Amino acid sequence: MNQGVEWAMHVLLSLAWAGDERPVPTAQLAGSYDLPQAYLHKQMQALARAGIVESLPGAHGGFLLARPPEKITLMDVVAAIEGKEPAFVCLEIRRQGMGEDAPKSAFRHTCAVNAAMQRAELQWRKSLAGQTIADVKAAAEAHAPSAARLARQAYGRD
Amino acid sequence: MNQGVEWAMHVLLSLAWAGDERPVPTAQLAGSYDLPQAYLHKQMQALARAGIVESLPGAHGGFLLARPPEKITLMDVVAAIEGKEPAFVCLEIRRQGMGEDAPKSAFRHTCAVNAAMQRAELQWRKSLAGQTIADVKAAAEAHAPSAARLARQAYGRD
DNA sequence: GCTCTCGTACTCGGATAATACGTGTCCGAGTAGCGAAGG
DNA sequence: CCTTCGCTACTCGGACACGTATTATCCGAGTACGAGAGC
Repeated sequence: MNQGVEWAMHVLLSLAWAGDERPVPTAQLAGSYDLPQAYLHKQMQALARAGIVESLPGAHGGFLLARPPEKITLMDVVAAIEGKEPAFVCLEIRRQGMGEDAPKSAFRHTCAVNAAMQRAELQWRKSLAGQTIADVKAAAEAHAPSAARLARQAYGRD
Repeated sequence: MNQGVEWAMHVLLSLAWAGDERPVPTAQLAGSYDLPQAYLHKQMQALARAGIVESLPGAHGGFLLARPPEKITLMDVVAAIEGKEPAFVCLEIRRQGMGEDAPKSAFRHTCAVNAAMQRAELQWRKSLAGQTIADVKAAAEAHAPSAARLARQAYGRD
């Protein structure tokens, strides 16, 4: 899994805490987590292309959530960073070899191996799609009530 | 996901069909699916190290299942090829930055981001652990009854 | 004093290198079967 | 004819290159604020 996924999650959490009063630039976000600013910026662009965050160019620009945290699922975030292609891709290797006398009818249905792997991956996707940034935010606040205040302080929201 | 996982699945299926009368060498397995023999051999070694297949060295040697297909879960196979480390690793980036005044008590619990991602990954693992090579074999035979016969023919089991 | 213009600083956007892991290949270690030689 | 020794062929095992994708970085495009000149 790409490192950027974790970064994106935390950044989106920070943006949720920061609110949409004014955008937060990449430099501040990177500073909050001691991340390489340039590379984080690349991930932010991916989130912007996916429509998860909105980018404001120019001075006093930055990023802010494009929609409320309740509408951003973890699946959206993973898809934005990692891409939408399934992790397991079946190259249908069963067709090759086995001699040429293998009847085509044997391959009408989906490869059973692929079906099993896709079944597992679907469970993963369902779990990710069932959790939103708002859920994670609520969980974080439940464990550490000071998190929201600290985040807002870090971005000068006082 | 590593390409080797798909190969391993199909190979294990083939080994299940071939039976444990005598081992199947890598060359035959690779020939069945038009795979690069040397690289497939590398994957077979990983399966052998994981205790999924047994390796018989020397002439007329090869590989055979170390235990019945019912006892081999897809999770075992994925773990053998990809490793047991979770796909999402939390580097605890939340600790950095945020100013030094962040109380340590805020970080006693697991990172909420990590918890959410692990929850999804657990669903994936549970699905994989709930399916065995025997299940996949049965599904393949249901769709293509000739598969078993073709496999046994390919390895000279007549 | 007010307005317009220009300049500067700041931030996003995409194009460009460095690195790590997955992919692919090779040669050495060990074993089983076969053939020949000896009894 | 039977036994034993040695040889050859075959297969696993691990160590060694290659390619691609992730990681990391830089420079250009565009915007907002502020200073200064003109009216």
